[in-house]
Amino acid sequence: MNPEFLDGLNDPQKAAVTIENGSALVLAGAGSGKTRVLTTRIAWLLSMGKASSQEILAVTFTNKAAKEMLLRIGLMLPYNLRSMWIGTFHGLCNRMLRHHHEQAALPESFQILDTQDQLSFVKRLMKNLSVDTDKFPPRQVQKFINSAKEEGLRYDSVDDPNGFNRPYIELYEAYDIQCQKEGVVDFGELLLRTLELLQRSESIRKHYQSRFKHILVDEFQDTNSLQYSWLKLLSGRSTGVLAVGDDDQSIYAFRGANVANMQYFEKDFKITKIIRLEQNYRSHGFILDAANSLISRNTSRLGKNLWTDSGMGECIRVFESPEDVFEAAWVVDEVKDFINMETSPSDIAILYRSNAQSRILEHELNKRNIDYRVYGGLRFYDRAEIKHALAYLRLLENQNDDTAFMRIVNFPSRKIGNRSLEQLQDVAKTLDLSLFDAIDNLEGKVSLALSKFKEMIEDIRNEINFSNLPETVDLVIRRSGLEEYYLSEKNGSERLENLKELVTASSGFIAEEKISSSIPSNFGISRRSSKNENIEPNKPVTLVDESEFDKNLNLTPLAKFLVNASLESGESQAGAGKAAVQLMTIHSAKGLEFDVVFVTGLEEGLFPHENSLSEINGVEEERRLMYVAMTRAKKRLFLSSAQARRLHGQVRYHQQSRFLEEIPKECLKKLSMQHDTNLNHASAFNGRKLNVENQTYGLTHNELHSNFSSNEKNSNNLNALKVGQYVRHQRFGDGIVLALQGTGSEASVHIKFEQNDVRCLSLAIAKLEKI
DNA sequence: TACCGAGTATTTTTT
DNA sequence: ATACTCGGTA
Repeated sequence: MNPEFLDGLNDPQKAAVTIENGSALVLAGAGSGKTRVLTTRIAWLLSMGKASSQEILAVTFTNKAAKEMLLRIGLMLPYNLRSMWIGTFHGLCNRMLRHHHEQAALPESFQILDTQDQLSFVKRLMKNLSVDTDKFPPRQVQKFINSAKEEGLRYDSVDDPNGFNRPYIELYEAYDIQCQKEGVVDFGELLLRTLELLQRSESIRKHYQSRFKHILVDEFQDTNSLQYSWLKLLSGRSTGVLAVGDDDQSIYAFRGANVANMQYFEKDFKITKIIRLEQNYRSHGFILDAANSLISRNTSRLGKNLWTDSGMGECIRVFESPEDVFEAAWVVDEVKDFINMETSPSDIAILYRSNAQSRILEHELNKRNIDYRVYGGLRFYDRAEIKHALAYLRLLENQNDDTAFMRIVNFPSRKIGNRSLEQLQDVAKTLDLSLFDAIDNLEGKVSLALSKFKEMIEDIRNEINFSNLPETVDLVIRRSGLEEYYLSEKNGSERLENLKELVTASSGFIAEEKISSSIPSNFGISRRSSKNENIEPNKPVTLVDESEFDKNLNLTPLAKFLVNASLESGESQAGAGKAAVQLMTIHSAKGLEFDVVFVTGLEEGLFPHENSLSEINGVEEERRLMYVAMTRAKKRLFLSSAQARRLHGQVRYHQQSRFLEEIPKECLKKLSMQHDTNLNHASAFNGRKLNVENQTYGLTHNELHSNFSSNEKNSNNLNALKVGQYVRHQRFGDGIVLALQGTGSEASVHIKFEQNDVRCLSLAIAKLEKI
């Protein structure tokens, strides 16, 4: 008897859901029902009695994906799913390490360094060791450490054939020692430490291997070598691993993701037949054709071709704007049209390559009173004031946390300057103490301000003995001086609001904890936990019912809250739930779908990003990113670019992205600004009539605007020139315009000539001919 | 010794 | 635009 949720699945989907034994690799194209396959398989396993909820491990990359999975399984089955191990790689490793913290040589309440913390950690370490930060930029060191960990390498196993890495390796060693002293771990350490734990302890390994009968991996193409080894180690003889992925959507190579894992998986897990999901249920024909055609330019692919039976739909609209502000105006104008035509704002997404691009779009949306929601960017827990408050809390929880100490020792200002802190660091280093503990060993008057600080922290610690978590958070905000500080700051009110929000978040956290730990662990149909309990009667590791998992930890609510804050860096932002236009980077759009999608900033240098041009296979990864962007769209897709864009406070000029060339013309409909303005978009440009031929570039913002309203200025040949225009120079030959700058007699133009050199020529002098 | 202002470098994407 | 460093001043 197959449960009804198999109905409506196509054949390959059904095959993936009902694999009986062994492992499988599912090559799931964009929009081919990947999540549905994963969740239906879990529901199928449970309801058919093939596995109990405790025998299933499902791993994703983002908290969002994990939550989505839980939600969808919850819709199919009325069980308590909390006991199931569904989570991110980092979340699950965190869970294991807490559980086996002794064997992993970690304090029970170890805290997690995020990327920012890690960088300041590295800086502090290097200063302590007097390493020249000009020769070895902290960022490089951080990257070195992280990539080593991503490959599963400790400092003593990093390859160093020519001795070039020696200083980095030494720093890596010192870094790990210091982390251990302070009782903190970074993201990579979570995974590496868990892997080593599994490698080292046969009993723990065997325990998990026999426990997890089914492992399901989402976005398998994004796994790095460390995660792959972890999966291999976790799966025992009788474990079936279902890996679902799409090599065309591999967009995280920059952080160590290794698509080759798909090939390794085929071999290591003895996959006889790859299941291909090629029917796309998401996008209309034009969108799919365009995406297929684009991605076919990539050389290394496992190969598949998506098809749909939902009709061709509308052409993709392409809009080239002279300036970023007009691009934004055009996008928002179109958005407004859709909203007027009763498209829900939440079905509309505006995507961009990098977070910095969101600002201008937000501005325009604000101006036109359209609700929107920005994902990513500065997350709640990344805000400075929140990090400050959390640092106080972290120091209270663990006084060895030097990162937290340094962050707040003089914030708000307590007249503790660099000199005092250097002395403190010296003492701490000599006596091998944490900074906090070293305060008592300081001599002379320098120690006064520091002693007072220490006293304050200890006072707070005494006080919070009698308060619950929200009270603690509130108390810290007041007693630390943060409240006072932000009250007196000009822009402090918003920050104060955020701090209040943190108190609210903490009480929400407590409430959630209470609810989930009060649910009895009863899984109805196929509970088979008794079987597990006998696996290793003589071994110290015993299976703990997951609903009891948290109870078995001695973590204070504060410690739990802090872990939660660093692991889920504030996915839930204010304004959720409301119908709002969705703004996000393409990376964070992966896995999502929308009726209407705008991909903005399609410019060479921006997308593909200039940094990618010098990386091996960089452009291919960018192309996959474009593929991901395009395949988010169900019904309508819009692509836009701007010739001039303000970036890092400067105006930069770009040509259109090569990706636009790589889409078949038949799928596209190109719009020009003039065309649009004259039709129905005049409003976006404040009623100004724009004539594309008369535009001038390279002017300052204000000049540009004044020129738009009155186009009589600039009668020189700057008028006729445009970025990307081919020109001929008597002496230098043919070239292409890269940028224009200045006005009047000051006007100059950057041209790249055929001999490959770029020259800056004065327009008043140089005779240029358009070709 | 601390603070303030000027000058300089910096930015892809995320757990 | 923003974060961070450096040097001069209080």
